Amino acid sequence: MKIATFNINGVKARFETLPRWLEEAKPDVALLQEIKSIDENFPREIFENLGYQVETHGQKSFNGVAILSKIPLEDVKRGLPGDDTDEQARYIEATVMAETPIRVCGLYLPNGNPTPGPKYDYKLAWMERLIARAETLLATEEPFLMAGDYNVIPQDEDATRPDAWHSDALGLPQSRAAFRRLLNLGLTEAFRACTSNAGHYSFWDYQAGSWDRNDGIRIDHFLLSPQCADLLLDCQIDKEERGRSKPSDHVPVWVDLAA
DNA sequence: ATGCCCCACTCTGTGGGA
Repeated sequence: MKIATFNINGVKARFETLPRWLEEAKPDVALLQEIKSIDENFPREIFENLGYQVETHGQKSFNGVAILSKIPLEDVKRGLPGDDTDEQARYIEATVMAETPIRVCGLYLPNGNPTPGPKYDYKLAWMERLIARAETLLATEEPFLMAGDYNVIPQDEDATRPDAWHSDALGLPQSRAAFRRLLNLGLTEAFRACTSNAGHYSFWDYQAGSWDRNDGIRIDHFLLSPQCADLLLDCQIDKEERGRSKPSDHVPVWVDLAA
C-alpha cells in the first residue's frame, strides 16, 4: 500500500497538477496539506472520479488538510486534541481499512516565524499536543503513522544551507528537540530508515531561484509507530515534481507498506 | 535585504507562507 503526503499550496491552484500526479504516482492514500479551501468548495468530484474517497478539514484562505483514499476510510476525526480554542485546520485522522488497518494522521504543523513571538509559542504548544496525541495512539499498540508538513528541518544534512536556518523557527534547537521527543516516543522517521545520506529535500522556495540552485530543505516527514514501521518497505521523495508545470513549493513524499 | 515568488480573497493591495 502506497501512502503519500503532499503540501499542495492551494487546491484551486493545483487543479491540473494534483490529478495528473495522482494518475501517475497512483497512491492508495494521499494526505494533503494547505488546501486553502473551505470544505464546501473543495473539488471533491475530481478526486472521486479518480476512485478516491475524500475527507476534508478546511477553512477559508489558509491551512486546511484532507485525506484522499482508494481504500475505505473509517472513524474520521478532525482537529488535533488538546486546545478547544484552536481554530486553525491543521490535522485530520482516519483509519484506512486495508487488510491490516492503518490509522493515518495528516498534519500541517505551524511554521512558527517570526521567532521569538506568539507564532513560535503556538508552534511549540502544537508540537506538545502532537506528542500527547502520539502517546495516546501508541498506547493502542495498533499500527499508525503521522505524516505531513512538519515545518521542522530535523538535522543539518536536511538543508542545503544549514546555517541559514539555525535561528529560524524551522531549524531552531528547540524545534529540533521537540521533533526528537516525538521520535523518542518510539516512532520511526521513514525516510531516514531508508536513506542516510545528505542532500534530500522536500521544499524549495519559489523565491530567488531556489529550485534552480537546489537550495532546499527537508520538512515533510513520515513518522511510523512500531507496528507500522514493521510494515515499511520503502520511502521516497518525488523530487521531479518540483520541476514540472505549476508546481507546489513542496513535493510529495511517500511510503510503501506491506499492508 | 522582513525582499526575491506564489497563493487567496479581494478595500486589484494585503497577509501569509518558509
